[in-house]
Amino acid sequence: MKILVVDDDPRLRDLVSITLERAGYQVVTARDGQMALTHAMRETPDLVVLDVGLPELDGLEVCRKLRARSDVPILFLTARDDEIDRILGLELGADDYVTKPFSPRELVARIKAILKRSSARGTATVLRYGPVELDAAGHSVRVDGAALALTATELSILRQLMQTPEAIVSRPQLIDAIYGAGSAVADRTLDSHLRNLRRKLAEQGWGSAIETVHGIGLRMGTWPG
Amino acid sequence: MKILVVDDDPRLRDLVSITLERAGYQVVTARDGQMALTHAMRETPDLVVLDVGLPELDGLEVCRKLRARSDVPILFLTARDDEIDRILGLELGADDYVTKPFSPRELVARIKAILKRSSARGTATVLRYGPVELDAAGHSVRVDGAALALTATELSILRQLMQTPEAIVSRPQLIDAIYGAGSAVADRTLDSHLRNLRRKLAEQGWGSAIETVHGIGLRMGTWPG
DNA sequence: AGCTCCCTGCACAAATTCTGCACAACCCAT
DNA sequence: ATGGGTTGTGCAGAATTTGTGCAGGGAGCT
Repeated sequence: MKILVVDDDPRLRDLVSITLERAGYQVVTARDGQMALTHAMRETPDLVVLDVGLPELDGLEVCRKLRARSDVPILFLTARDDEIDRILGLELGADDYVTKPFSPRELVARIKAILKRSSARGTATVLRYGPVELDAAGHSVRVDGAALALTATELSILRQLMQTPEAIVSRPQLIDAIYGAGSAVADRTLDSHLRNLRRKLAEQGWGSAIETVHGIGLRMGTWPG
Repeated sequence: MKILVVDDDPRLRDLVSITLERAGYQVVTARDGQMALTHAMRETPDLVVLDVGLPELDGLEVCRKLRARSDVPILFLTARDDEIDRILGLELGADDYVTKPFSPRELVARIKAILKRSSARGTATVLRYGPVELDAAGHSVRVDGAALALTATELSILRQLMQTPEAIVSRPQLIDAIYGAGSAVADRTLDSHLRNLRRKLAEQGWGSAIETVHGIGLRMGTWPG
Protein backbone atom coordinates (compact mmCIF):
# COMPACT_ATOMS: atom_id res chain seq x y z
CA MET A 1 0.00 0.00 0.00
CA LYS A 2 1.39 3.34 -1.04
CA ILE A 3 0.48 6.58 0.66
CA LEU A 4 1.17 10.12 -0.49
CA VAL A 5 1.77 12.57 2.35
CA VAL A 6 1.38 16.26 1.56
CA ASP A 7 2.42 18.90 4.08
CA ASP A 8 4.59 21.99 3.99
CA ASP A 9 5.99 21.49 7.48
CA PRO A 10 9.02 19.21 7.18
CA ARG A 11 8.80 18.05 10.77
CA LEU A 12 5.24 16.96 10.47
CA ARG A 13 6.00 15.34 7.15
CA ASP A 14 8.74 13.31 8.75
CA LEU A 15 6.62 12.36 11.70
CA VAL A 16 3.82 11.15 9.51
CA SER A 17 6.16 9.36 7.14
CA ILE A 18 7.91 7.50 9.89
CA THR A 19 4.68 6.58 11.55
CA LEU A 20 3.19 5.22 8.38
CA GLU A 21 6.32 3.39 7.39
CA ARG A 22 6.34 1.68 10.74
CA ALA A 23 2.79 0.69 10.14
CA GLY A 24 3.91 -1.05 7.00
CA TYR A 25 3.01 1.41 4.31
CA GLN A 26 5.15 2.70 1.52
CA VAL A 27 5.33 6.49 1.70
CA VAL A 28 5.82 9.24 -0.87
CA THR A 29 5.92 12.87 0.25
CA ALA A 30 5.20 16.21 -1.33
CA ARG A 31 5.60 19.64 0.19
CA ASP A 32 3.15 21.66 -1.83
CA GLY A 33 0.02 21.32 -3.85
CA GLN A 34 1.65 21.33 -7.24
CA MET A 35 4.07 18.61 -6.32
CA ALA A 36 1.24 16.67 -4.77
CA LEU A 37 -0.68 16.59 -8.01
CA THR A 38 2.38 15.54 -9.97
CA HIS A 39 3.15 12.70 -7.60
CA ALA A 40 -0.43 11.62 -7.39
CA MET A 41 -0.44 11.10 -11.13
CA ARG A 42 2.91 9.44 -11.34
CA GLU A 43 2.88 7.23 -8.27
CA THR A 44 -0.80 6.29 -8.14
CA PRO A 45 -0.93 6.10 -4.35
CA ASP A 46 -3.64 4.13 -2.59
CA LEU A 47 -4.40 7.02 -0.27
CA VAL A 48 -3.47 10.68 0.13
CA VAL A 49 -2.87 12.40 3.46
CA LEU A 50 -3.42 16.06 2.73
CA ASP A 51 -2.74 19.12 4.86
CA VAL A 52 -5.45 21.72 4.44
CA GLY A 53 -3.25 24.72 5.08
CA LEU A 54 -0.83 24.54 2.21
CA PRO A 55 0.76 27.66 0.73
CA GLU A 56 -0.33 28.72 -2.76
CA LEU A 57 -2.51 25.86 -3.94
CA ASP A 58 -4.31 24.94 -0.74
CA GLY A 59 -5.43 21.51 0.34
CA LEU A 60 -9.05 21.97 -0.60
CA GLU A 61 -8.07 23.02 -4.07
CA VAL A 62 -5.71 20.06 -4.42
CA CYS A 63 -8.51 17.78 -3.31
CA ARG A 64 -10.84 19.15 -5.94
CA LYS A 65 -8.28 18.68 -8.68
CA LEU A 66 -7.47 15.17 -7.54
CA ARG A 67 -11.11 14.25 -7.53
CA ALA A 68 -11.37 15.42 -11.09
CA ARG A 69 -9.36 12.48 -12.25
CA SER A 70 -9.26 9.84 -9.56
CA ASP A 71 -11.14 8.23 -6.73
CA VAL A 72 -8.13 7.92 -4.48
CA PRO A 73 -9.19 8.17 -0.82
CA ILE A 74 -8.19 11.42 0.86
CA LEU A 75 -7.56 12.05 4.54
CA PHE A 76 -7.30 15.69 5.59
CA LEU A 77 -5.06 17.09 8.27
CA THR A 78 -6.49 20.24 9.78
CA ALA A 79 -5.00 22.64 12.26
CA ARG A 80 -8.09 24.42 13.44
CA ASP A 81 -11.61 23.40 14.10
CA ASP A 82 -13.01 26.03 11.77
CA GLU A 83 -11.24 24.37 8.90
CA ILE A 84 -13.28 21.29 9.51
CA ASP A 85 -16.43 23.16 8.74
CA ARG A 86 -15.03 24.20 5.42
CA ILE A 87 -14.15 20.65 4.53
CA LEU A 88 -17.50 19.31 5.51
CA GLY A 89 -19.35 22.19 3.94
CA LEU A 90 -17.65 21.95 0.62
CA GLU A 91 -18.41 18.31 0.16
CA LEU A 92 -15.19 17.72 -1.62
CA GLY A 93 -15.32 14.02 -1.27
CA ALA A 94 -12.76 13.71 1.47
CA ASP A 95 -12.95 10.40 3.27
CA ASP A 96 -12.03 11.56 6.75
CA TYR A 97 -10.05 14.18 8.59
CA VAL A 98 -7.78 14.38 11.61
CA THR A 99 -7.15 17.50 13.63
CA LYS A 100 -3.68 18.52 14.71
CA PRO A 101 -2.23 17.66 17.03
CA PHE A 102 -3.04 14.05 16.51
CA SER A 103 -1.56 10.85 17.80
CA PRO A 104 0.21 8.52 15.41
CA ARG A 105 -2.00 5.73 16.57
CA GLU A 106 -5.10 7.66 15.72
CA LEU A 107 -3.76 8.49 12.30
CA VAL A 108 -2.93 4.91 11.49
CA ALA A 109 -6.30 3.75 12.77
CA ARG A 110 -8.12 6.20 10.54
CA ILE A 111 -6.08 5.25 7.53
CA LYS A 112 -6.71 1.58 8.09
CA ALA A 113 -10.40 2.25 8.39
CA ILE A 114 -10.48 4.18 5.13
CA LEU A 115 -8.48 1.62 3.24
CA LYS A 116 -10.70 -1.12 4.54
CA ARG A 117 -13.79 0.73 3.39
CA SER A 118 -12.43 1.50 -0.02
CA SER A 119 -11.13 -1.99 -0.61
CA ALA A 120 -14.50 -3.34 0.40
CA ARG A 121 -16.04 -1.05 -2.17
CA GLY A 122 -13.72 -2.11 -4.97
CA THR A 123 -14.01 -5.86 -5.04
CA ALA A 124 -13.30 -5.64 -8.73
CA THR A 125 -10.26 -7.85 -8.39
CA VAL A 126 -12.21 -10.82 -9.61
CA LEU A 127 -11.83 -11.85 -13.22
CA ARG A 128 -14.49 -14.05 -14.64
CA TYR A 129 -14.88 -15.89 -17.88
CA GLY A 130 -17.39 -18.59 -18.45
CA PRO A 131 -17.36 -20.81 -15.39
CA VAL A 132 -13.88 -19.69 -14.39
CA GLU A 133 -13.42 -17.18 -11.59
CA LEU A 134 -10.03 -15.75 -10.66
CA ASP A 135 -9.56 -13.78 -7.46
CA ALA A 136 -6.20 -12.08 -7.56
CA ALA A 137 -6.18 -10.97 -3.92
CA GLY A 138 -6.98 -14.41 -2.63
CA HIS A 139 -4.85 -16.16 -5.19
CA SER A 140 -7.74 -18.48 -5.74
CA VAL A 141 -9.46 -19.85 -8.79
CA ARG A 142 -12.81 -21.54 -8.97
CA VAL A 143 -14.41 -23.45 -11.76
CA ASP A 144 -18.10 -23.99 -11.41
CA GLY A 145 -17.56 -23.09 -7.77
CA ALA A 146 -14.94 -25.76 -7.14
CA ALA A 147 -11.60 -24.44 -5.92
CA LEU A 148 -8.53 -25.09 -8.02
CA ALA A 149 -5.09 -25.29 -6.43
CA LEU A 150 -2.78 -23.48 -8.80
CA THR A 151 0.87 -22.63 -8.39
CA ALA A 152 2.08 -19.07 -8.75
CA THR A 153 3.18 -19.52 -12.33
CA GLU A 154 0.05 -21.28 -13.41
CA LEU A 155 -2.09 -18.58 -11.92
CA SER A 156 0.01 -15.97 -13.60
CA ILE A 157 -0.55 -17.55 -16.97
CA LEU A 158 -4.25 -17.88 -16.42
CA ARG A 159 -4.54 -14.29 -15.32
CA GLN A 160 -2.81 -13.03 -18.42
CA LEU A 161 -5.14 -14.99 -20.61
CA MET A 162 -8.24 -13.98 -18.72
CA GLN A 163 -7.33 -10.32 -18.78
CA THR A 164 -7.95 -10.28 -22.49
CA PRO A 165 -10.57 -12.93 -23.04
CA GLU A 166 -11.00 -14.18 -26.57
CA ALA A 167 -7.87 -12.36 -27.63
CA ILE A 168 -4.75 -14.18 -28.68
CA VAL A 169 -1.64 -13.76 -26.57
CA SER A 170 1.66 -14.70 -28.15
CA ARG A 171 4.14 -16.85 -26.29
CA PRO A 172 6.78 -14.13 -25.99
CA GLN A 173 4.11 -11.84 -24.59
CA LEU A 174 3.17 -14.40 -22.00
CA ILE A 175 6.73 -15.02 -20.98
CA ASP A 176 7.41 -11.32 -20.68
CA ALA A 177 4.34 -10.89 -18.55
CA ILE A 178 5.13 -13.74 -16.21
CA TYR A 179 8.83 -13.30 -15.78
CA GLY A 180 10.17 -9.83 -16.40
CA ALA A 181 10.73 -8.71 -19.95
CA GLY A 182 13.95 -9.96 -21.42
CA SER A 183 14.03 -13.17 -19.47
CA ALA A 184 15.61 -16.25 -20.89
CA VAL A 185 13.20 -19.04 -20.15
CA ALA A 186 12.83 -21.78 -22.62
CA ASP A 187 9.70 -22.09 -24.64
CA ARG A 188 9.30 -25.65 -23.44
CA THR A 189 9.08 -24.38 -19.90
CA LEU A 190 6.01 -22.39 -20.65
CA ASP A 191 4.55 -25.48 -22.22
CA SER A 192 5.16 -27.44 -19.06
CA HIS A 193 3.23 -25.01 -16.95
CA LEU A 194 0.59 -24.74 -19.55
CA ARG A 195 0.19 -28.48 -19.46
CA ASN A 196 -0.23 -28.53 -15.69
CA LEU A 197 -2.72 -25.74 -15.89
CA ARG A 198 -4.71 -27.50 -18.56
CA ARG A 199 -4.65 -30.71 -16.62
CA LYS A 200 -6.10 -29.02 -13.58
CA LEU A 201 -8.77 -27.36 -15.66
CA ALA A 202 -9.50 -30.67 -17.31
CA GLU A 203 -10.10 -32.25 -13.93
CA GLN A 204 -13.00 -29.86 -13.61
CA GLY A 205 -14.22 -30.66 -17.05
CA TRP A 206 -12.83 -27.65 -18.87
CA GLY A 207 -9.79 -29.05 -20.56
CA SER A 208 -10.40 -27.05 -23.68
CA ALA A 209 -10.63 -23.71 -21.92
CA ILE A 210 -7.23 -22.61 -23.14
CA GLU A 211 -6.79 -23.16 -26.82
CA THR A 212 -3.71 -23.05 -28.96
CA VAL A 213 -3.66 -21.05 -32.16
CA HIS A 214 -0.90 -22.63 -34.10
CA GLY A 215 1.98 -20.30 -34.87
CA ILE A 216 0.32 -17.34 -33.20
CA GLY A 217 -0.25 -17.92 -29.53
CA LEU A 218 -2.82 -18.87 -26.95
CA ARG A 219 -6.19 -17.65 -25.93
CA MET A 220 -8.90 -18.12 -23.42
CA GLY A 221 -11.23 -19.87 -25.72
CA THR A 222 -14.47 -18.89 -27.20
CA TRP A 223 -16.74 -20.65 -24.82
CA PRO A 224 -18.49 -23.71 -26.14
CA GLY A 225 -21.60 -23.20 -24.07
CA MET B 1 -16.57 7.79 33.64
CA LYS B 2 -13.50 7.22 35.74
CA ILE B 3 -10.23 9.01 35.14
CA LEU B 4 -6.83 8.24 36.61
CA VAL B 5 -4.61 11.28 37.13
CA VAL B 6 -0.89 10.68 37.52
CA ASP B 7 1.43 13.51 38.56
CA ASP B 8 4.09 13.94 41.20
CA ASP B 9 3.25 17.59 41.84
CA PRO B 10 0.47 17.64 44.48
CA ARG B 11 -0.72 21.09 43.44
CA LEU B 12 -1.17 20.10 39.84
CA ARG B 13 -2.79 16.88 40.86
CA ASP B 14 -5.34 18.77 42.90
CA LEU B 15 -5.97 21.28 40.17
CA VAL B 16 -6.62 18.58 37.63
CA SER B 17 -8.72 16.52 40.01
CA ILE B 18 -10.96 19.37 40.93
CA THR B 19 -11.35 20.44 37.35
CA LEU B 20 -12.35 17.00 36.26
CA GLU B 21 -14.65 16.38 39.15
CA ARG B 22 -16.45 19.60 38.34
CA ALA B 23 -16.80 18.36 34.81
CA GLY B 24 -18.57 15.32 36.18
CA TYR B 25 -15.88 12.68 36.12
CA GLN B 26 -14.89 10.35 38.89
CA VAL B 27 -11.19 10.82 39.66
CA VAL B 28 -8.49 8.58 41.05
CA THR B 29 -4.97 9.91 41.57
CA ALA B 30 -1.51 8.48 41.71
CA ARG B 31 1.75 10.28 42.43
CA ASP B 32 4.25 8.00 40.75
CA GLY B 33 4.53 5.45 38.00
CA GLN B 34 4.38 2.41 40.17
CA MET B 35 1.25 3.53 41.88
CA ALA B 36 -0.22 4.46 38.53
CA LEU B 37 0.17 0.93 37.22
CA THR B 38 -1.33 -0.57 40.34
CA HIS B 39 -4.34 1.71 40.19
CA ALA B 40 -4.77 1.25 36.48
CA MET B 41 -5.09 -2.46 37.03
CA ARG B 42 -7.36 -2.25 40.00
CA GLU B 43 -9.61 0.60 39.06
CA THR B 44 -9.84 0.08 35.30
CA PRO B 45 -10.21 3.78 34.50
CA ASP B 46 -11.72 4.94 31.24
CA LEU B 47 -8.86 7.30 30.63
CA VAL B 48 -5.45 8.12 32.09
CA VAL B 49 -3.97 11.61 32.40
CA LEU B 50 -0.26 11.04 32.61
CA ASP B 51 2.57 13.44 33.41
CA VAL B 52 5.62 12.73 31.29
CA GLY B 53 8.18 13.92 33.85
CA LEU B 54 7.63 11.49 36.67
CA PRO B 55 10.46 10.53 39.02
CA GLU B 56 11.82 7.00 38.74
CA LEU B 57 9.46 5.27 36.35
CA ASP B 58 8.77 8.06 33.87
CA GLY B 59 5.57 8.67 31.99
CA LEU B 60 6.71 7.15 28.73
CA GLU B 61 7.67 3.99 30.50
CA VAL B 62 4.36 3.86 32.31
CA CYS B 63 2.60 4.30 29.01
CA ARG B 64 4.48 1.42 27.48
CA LYS B 65 3.63 -0.85 30.36
CA LEU B 66 0.02 0.13 30.30
CA ARG B 67 -0.18 -0.56 26.62
CA ALA B 68 1.14 -4.01 27.21
CA ARG B 69 -2.15 -4.96 28.76
CA SER B 70 -4.77 -2.48 27.85
CA ASP B 71 -5.95 0.02 25.31
CA VAL B 72 -7.09 2.59 27.81
CA PRO B 73 -6.83 6.06 26.24
CA ILE B 74 -3.89 8.09 27.51
CA LEU B 75 -3.51 11.86 27.61
CA PHE B 76 -0.03 13.16 28.29
CA LEU B 77 0.87 16.27 30.23
CA THR B 78 4.16 17.69 29.04
CA ALA B 79 6.22 20.55 30.36
CA ARG B 80 8.43 21.23 27.40
CA ASP B 81 8.09 21.10 23.67
CA ASP B 82 10.93 18.69 23.17
CA GLU B 83 9.04 16.15 25.20
CA ILE B 84 6.35 16.23 22.58
CA ASP B 85 8.72 14.94 19.97
CA ARG B 86 9.58 12.05 22.17
CA ILE B 87 5.97 11.15 22.68
CA LEU B 88 5.09 11.34 19.03
CA GLY B 89 8.31 9.83 17.81
CA LEU B 90 8.11 6.85 20.03
CA GLU B 91 4.67 6.00 18.92
CA LEU B 92 3.73 4.80 22.31
CA GLY B 93 0.12 4.85 21.60
CA ALA B 94 -0.79 8.04 23.39
CA ASP B 95 -4.03 9.57 22.26
CA ASP B 96 -3.23 13.22 22.78
CA TYR B 97 -1.11 15.54 24.85
CA VAL B 98 -1.43 18.90 26.54
CA THR B 99 1.47 21.20 27.27
CA LYS B 100 1.81 22.92 30.61
CA PRO B 101 0.64 25.40 31.48
CA PHE B 102 -2.81 24.58 30.22
CA SER B 103 -6.23 25.91 30.90
CA PRO B 104 -8.71 23.67 32.70
CA ARG B 105 -11.14 24.27 29.90
CA GLU B 106 -8.64 23.05 27.34
CA LEU B 107 -7.95 19.93 29.34
CA VAL B 108 -11.60 19.03 29.67
CA ALA B 109 -12.17 19.65 25.99
CA ARG B 110 -9.36 17.30 25.03
CA ILE B 111 -10.60 14.63 27.35
CA LYS B 112 -14.09 14.86 25.99
CA ALA B 113 -12.75 14.57 22.48
CA ILE B 114 -10.74 11.47 23.28
CA LEU B 115 -13.57 9.74 25.07
CA LYS B 116 -15.87 10.52 22.20
CA ARG B 117 -13.47 9.05 19.70
CA SER B 118 -12.77 5.94 21.66
CA SER B 119 -16.42 5.25 22.25
CA ALA B 120 -17.08 5.88 18.58
CA ARG B 121 -14.43 3.37 17.69
CA GLY B 122 -16.42 1.30 20.09
CA THR B 123 -17.40 -2.23 19.45
CA ALA B 124 -15.73 -2.51 16.09
CA THR B 125 -12.53 -3.71 17.68
CA VAL B 126 -13.54 -7.33 17.55
CA LEU B 127 -12.41 -9.26 14.53
CA ARG B 128 -14.13 -12.52 13.92
CA TYR B 129 -13.58 -15.26 11.45
CA GLY B 130 -15.07 -18.68 11.69
CA PRO B 131 -14.74 -19.76 15.31
CA VAL B 132 -11.90 -17.35 15.96
CA GLU B 133 -12.55 -14.10 17.76
CA LEU B 134 -9.88 -11.47 18.25
CA ASP B 135 -10.52 -8.60 20.61
CA ALA B 136 -7.91 -5.95 19.92
CA ALA B 137 -8.80 -3.90 22.96
CA GLY B 138 -8.45 -6.74 25.40
CA HIS B 139 -5.54 -8.39 23.63
CA SER B 140 -7.48 -11.59 23.82
CA VAL B 141 -8.36 -14.34 21.42
CA ARG B 142 -11.03 -16.95 21.74
CA VAL B 143 -11.66 -20.03 19.71
CA ASP B 144 -15.07 -21.56 20.11
CA GLY B 145 -15.28 -19.48 23.27
CA ALA B 146 -12.11 -20.89 24.80
CA ALA B 147 -9.48 -18.28 25.60
CA LEU B 148 -6.14 -18.59 23.87
CA ALA B 149 -2.95 -17.28 25.47
CA LEU B 150 -0.99 -15.64 22.69
CA THR B 151 2.20 -13.63 22.90
CA ALA B 152 2.35 -10.13 21.48
CA THR B 153 3.95 -11.22 18.25
CA GLU B 154 1.59 -14.09 17.71
CA LEU B 155 -1.37 -11.83 18.26
CA SER B 156 0.07 -9.35 15.83
CA ILE B 157 0.38 -11.96 13.14
CA LEU B 158 -3.10 -13.24 13.72
CA ARG B 159 -4.55 -9.76 13.59
CA GLN B 160 -2.89 -9.01 10.29
CA LEU B 161 -4.29 -12.15 8.80
CA MET B 162 -7.75 -11.63 10.20
CA GLN B 163 -7.93 -8.08 8.97
CA THR B 164 -8.16 -9.36 5.43
CA PRO B 165 -9.83 -12.74 5.68
CA GLU B 166 -9.52 -15.01 2.66
CA ALA B 167 -6.93 -12.73 1.15
CA ILE B 168 -3.30 -13.67 0.95
CA VAL B 169 -0.71 -11.73 2.87
CA SER B 170 2.84 -12.09 1.68
CA ARG B 171 5.60 -12.75 4.15
CA PRO B 172 7.32 -9.41 3.57
CA GLN B 173 4.00 -7.69 4.12
CA LEU B 174 3.54 -9.52 7.38
CA ILE B 175 7.01 -8.69 8.57
CA ASP B 176 6.57 -5.04 7.63
CA ALA B 177 3.30 -4.89 9.45
CA ILE B 178 4.54 -6.51 12.61
CA TYR B 179 7.89 -4.85 12.93
CA GLY B 180 8.33 -1.54 11.17
CA ALA B 181 8.85 -1.43 7.45
CA GLY B 182 12.40 -2.05 6.43
CA SER B 183 13.16 -4.25 9.39
CA ALA B 184 15.67 -7.00 9.08
CA VAL B 185 14.09 -9.95 10.77
CA ALA B 186 14.82 -13.30 9.31
CA ASP B 187 12.17 -15.20 7.45
CA ARG B 188 12.75 -18.16 9.73
CA THR B 189 11.78 -16.02 12.67
CA LEU B 190 8.36 -15.43 11.27
CA ASP B 191 8.09 -19.15 10.75
CA SER B 192 8.92 -19.75 14.37
CA HIS B 193 6.12 -17.54 15.58
CA LEU B 194 3.84 -18.96 13.00
CA ARG B 195 4.55 -22.41 14.27
CA ASN B 196 3.72 -21.45 17.84
CA LEU B 197 0.57 -19.73 16.72
CA ARG B 198 -0.50 -22.73 14.71
CA ARG B 199 0.24 -25.05 17.57
CA LYS B 200 -1.98 -23.06 19.88
CA LEU B 201 -4.75 -22.99 17.35
CA ALA B 202 -4.32 -26.70 16.79
CA GLU B 203 -4.82 -27.32 20.49
CA GLN B 204 -8.29 -25.91 20.00
CA GLY B 205 -8.85 -28.05 16.98
CA TRP B 206 -8.17 -25.42 14.34
CA GLY B 207 -4.70 -26.26 13.23
CA SER B 208 -5.52 -25.54 9.64
CA ALA B 209 -6.90 -22.08 10.23
CA ILE B 210 -3.84 -20.42 8.80
CA GLU B 211 -2.87 -21.86 5.51
CA THR B 212 0.26 -21.52 3.53
CA VAL B 213 0.15 -20.72 -0.14
CA HIS B 214 3.50 -21.79 -1.41
CA GLY B 215 5.52 -19.01 -2.92
CA ILE B 216 2.86 -16.41 -2.29
CA GLY B 217 2.11 -15.99 1.36
CA LEU B 218 -0.31 -16.88 4.09
CA ARG B 219 -3.98 -16.53 4.59
CA MET B 220 -6.70 -16.98 7.09
CA GLY B 221 -8.17 -19.97 5.40
CA THR B 222 -11.25 -20.47 3.45
CA TRP B 223 -13.25 -22.06 6.17
CA PRO B 224 -13.95 -25.76 5.78
CA GLY B 225 -17.40 -25.62 7.23
C1' DA C 1 20.12 -13.43 41.82
C1' DG C 2 17.40 -16.81 39.94
C1' DC C 3 13.57 -18.06 37.19
C1' DT C 4 10.45 -17.95 33.44
C1' DC C 5 8.81 -16.53 29.22
C1' DC C 6 9.45 -14.72 24.77
C1' DC C 7 11.98 -13.42 20.70
C1' DT C 8 15.30 -14.38 17.35
C1' DG C 9 17.55 -16.98 14.05
C1' DC C 10 20.82 -20.92 12.65
C1' DA C 11 21.30 -25.42 10.55
C1' DC C 12 19.02 -28.79 8.50
C1' DA C 13 14.97 -31.47 6.67
C1' DA C 14 10.89 -31.61 4.02
C1' DA C 15 7.73 -30.06 0.69
C1' DT C 16 6.66 -27.93 -3.43
C1' DT C 17 7.48 -25.85 -7.61
C1' DC C 18 10.28 -24.64 -11.67
C1' DT C 19 12.89 -25.64 -15.53
C1' DG C 20 14.14 -27.73 -19.65
C1' DC C 21 15.84 -31.93 -22.30
C1' DA C 22 14.67 -35.48 -25.51
C1' DC C 23 11.43 -36.89 -28.30
C1' DA C 24 6.73 -37.56 -30.14
C1' DA C 25 2.83 -35.44 -32.19
C1' DC C 26 0.97 -32.01 -34.84
C1' DC C 27 -0.04 -28.23 -38.29
C1' DC C 28 0.40 -26.23 -42.64
C1' DA C 29 2.42 -24.79 -47.02
C1' DT C 30 4.54 -26.54 -50.88
C1' DA D 1 2.54 -36.59 -49.31
C1' DT D 2 6.52 -34.36 -47.22
C1' DG D 3 9.54 -31.38 -44.73
C1' DG D 4 10.27 -27.60 -41.64
C1' DG D 5 8.63 -25.32 -38.03
C1' DT D 6 5.57 -25.44 -33.90
C1' DT D 7 3.46 -27.52 -29.95
C1' DG D 8 2.60 -31.32 -26.39
C1' DT D 9 4.45 -34.90 -23.02
C1' DG D 10 7.22 -37.88 -19.78
C1' DC D 11 10.44 -37.26 -16.76
C1' DA D 12 13.89 -35.84 -13.44
C1' DG D 13 17.23 -32.85 -11.46
C1' DA D 14 17.63 -27.94 -9.83
C1' DA D 15 15.96 -24.36 -7.22
C1' DT D 16 13.09 -22.20 -4.14
C1' DT D 17 10.20 -22.00 -0.30
C1' DT D 18 8.54 -23.62 4.02
C1' DG D 19 8.70 -26.32 8.44
C1' DT D 20 11.29 -28.01 12.68
C1' DG D 21 14.65 -28.81 16.48
C1' DC D 22 17.21 -26.27 19.18
C1' DA D 23 19.74 -22.72 21.72
C1' DG D 24 21.46 -18.11 23.03
C1' DG D 25 20.00 -13.61 24.62
C1' DG D 26 17.20 -10.42 26.87
C1' DA D 27 13.25 -8.49 29.45
C1' DG D 28 10.36 -8.86 33.36
C1' DC D 29 8.97 -10.77 37.78
C1' DT D 30 9.74 -12.66 42.61
